[in-house]
Amino acid sequence: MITIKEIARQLNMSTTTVSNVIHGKAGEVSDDTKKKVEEFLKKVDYVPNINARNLAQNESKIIGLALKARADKYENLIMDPFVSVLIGGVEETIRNAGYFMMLYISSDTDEIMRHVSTWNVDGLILFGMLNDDGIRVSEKYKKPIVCIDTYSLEGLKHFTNVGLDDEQGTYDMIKYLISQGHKKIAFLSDNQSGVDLARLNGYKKALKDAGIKYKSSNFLQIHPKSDEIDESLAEICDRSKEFTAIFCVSDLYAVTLISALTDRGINVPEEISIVGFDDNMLGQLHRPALTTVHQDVKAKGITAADTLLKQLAGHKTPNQIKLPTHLVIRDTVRKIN
Amino acid sequence: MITIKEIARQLNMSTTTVSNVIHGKAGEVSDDTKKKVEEFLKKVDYVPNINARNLAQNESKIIGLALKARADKYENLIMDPFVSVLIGGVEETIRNAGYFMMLYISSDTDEIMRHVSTWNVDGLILFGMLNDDGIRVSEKYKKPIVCIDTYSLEGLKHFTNVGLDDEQGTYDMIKYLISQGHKKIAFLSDNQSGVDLARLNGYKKALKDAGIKYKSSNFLQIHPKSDEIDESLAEICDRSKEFTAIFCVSDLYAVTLISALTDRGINVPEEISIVGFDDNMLGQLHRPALTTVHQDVKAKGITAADTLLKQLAGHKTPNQIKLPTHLVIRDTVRKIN
DNA sequence: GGCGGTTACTTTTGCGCATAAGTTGTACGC
DNA sequence: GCGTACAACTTATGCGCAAAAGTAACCGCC
Repeated sequence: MITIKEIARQLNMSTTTVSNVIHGKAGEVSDDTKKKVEEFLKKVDYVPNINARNLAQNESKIIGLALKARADKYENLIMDPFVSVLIGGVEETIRNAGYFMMLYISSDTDEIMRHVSTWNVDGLILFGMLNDDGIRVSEKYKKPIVCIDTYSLEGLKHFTNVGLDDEQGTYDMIKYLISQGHKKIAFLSDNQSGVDLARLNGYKKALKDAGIKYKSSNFLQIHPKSDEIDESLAEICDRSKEFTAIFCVSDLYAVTLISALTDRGINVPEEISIVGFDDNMLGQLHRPALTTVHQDVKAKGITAADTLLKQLAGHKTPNQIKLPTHLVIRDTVRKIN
Repeated sequence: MITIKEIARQLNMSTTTVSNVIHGKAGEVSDDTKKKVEEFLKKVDYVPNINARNLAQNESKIIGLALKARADKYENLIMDPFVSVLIGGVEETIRNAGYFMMLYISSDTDEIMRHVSTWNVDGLILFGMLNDDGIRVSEKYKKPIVCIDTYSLEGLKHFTNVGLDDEQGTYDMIKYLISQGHKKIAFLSDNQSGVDLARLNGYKKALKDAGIKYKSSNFLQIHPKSDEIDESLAEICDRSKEFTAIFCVSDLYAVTLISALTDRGINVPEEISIVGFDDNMLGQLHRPALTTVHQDVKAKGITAADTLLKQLAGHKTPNQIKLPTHLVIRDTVRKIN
């Protein structure tokens, strides 16, 4: 790898002159010299040593993307197609802005922090973190942080959140189900916080607006860990006659549930309607095709990266960004009277 | 961030002494001093500045994972769940070995090379590359390269390949189909090179061993680009009566095909048997559940990373590693007479 | 009792870059 | 023709670290 020093030697000038050309410091280098250097740089395909540059500048040009892995049925979060699309969106945006991405997949925030300080990472995108994790990280790390789908009022004091209008998306879907004659609608999730809580609120609101009373027994708890999922699925299937429709917080859960129902001879949507949230491949390729709430995951990644880049450039950004959703009506909802 | 220099000043000793303790240079530091330094390091939570270290050492502790994005129906490769699992396996292995992972998603090998030389990346894992890309990269980049699923005799002169025994896996599946009474078996793929060629060879061999003649018209070409996929799917469905079974080179294609067939009122497996390759979520959650060839994608990522780490440590590794596969018999194959 | 060997350090150097500070040469005003 | 201003450079310094080279004290030994 050729260095500035070597280039300067060969061109018989000082390293500062070469450096000035590289950084386009106008008025400090004559046009003649500038041209000569630029041609030479191109000829030898000069690539700056980023370690040296970062050391001198005390920056890193690195943005960290930290994914908190969860041990569940699908081993960890990374297996959901959702995740890879998100990564793709972030990577593309960051790369186009001249930054580099480092990916950490870990449930250990201490480990992430060690990584981040080792590399002097300029900014951080957190995904899959619990609210507390985000706050913990932000206390140690004094640079911009953008979280994806990790919101709470407390968290927003510490970092920017990029998410969806989860409440509205769910509201729209429940309203649609009600318009199709459904009244006994269950809500299936694995927890009642963060994103899922927002969706639960949308669910409750839609019921309320339609004059249907919310019953806590209509919250169906799924346990995603591999040693528990079959049992929780069995319980839910056993209770399926209590409902005419089930809203699932993800397409993955929706399709998983439909499989479990199908295995028990319960037909979707004839005997029960099922809807999901995400609109990914899983539901698109399923037959009957899944009725779901669409979100643009790639846009989420891009928005998160963009927001972080803006912060790095010193611009103000809103501390809460909600991307829109829309309904995708397909074939897993039956109209009833 | 505290530096060695500052630590040395506070402890009233030289930076070399501190550095020696950090690197565990036995016999060069007295036990007393060692203890004193170690306690201080822990107290101030010292993290070395990796830019400085890399600059001094001319290494980077970075392993690059380059994914070649393909523009097709699902926008790009990254959307296949396959990819995120692979990334997960690589990341975990690398992290545990004290290395860091940088991810590039790009179809531009020049861009990747620029990135790699900027960061002085210690080793490279390539996935989704064509054989030529791998060779091109290896000509410029003089450090260890491991490719995943990119094999050919020419390529193996330049880099290590980690893949499957694709021929055997396909052979086993075709043999199974034949054992179920199938004779008119089609092979569906989007190309006839690399991995797909190996699978095609396994297909041909199994036919030959069973005394069935290979007909080139039984190679079903699918065009994955978004503006072509529906048309190619329609063609394939139209010809479906010519076959009793179709072997698809991926679960994604298998499930996509089943959806297309279902939409045309053609039932699987009653009217035609479909099998896939990969054994991912898509086929597992599908009903009827997909009969397929299982591969351990995470193991692939881990093996690729392990192999590269071994090479970085100066060990010899075989230049071709084939992971085993096994059949997963589920519900998309009908026994016929 | 001078010399080699060892222990436990310190001083110095350099990795490649950015930049502050210093040095020319020259045009211009008065 | 002298001071000033400015363009177009060069020299010197430091980022934080690793490691080569240097030093000083001490020990044993022929």
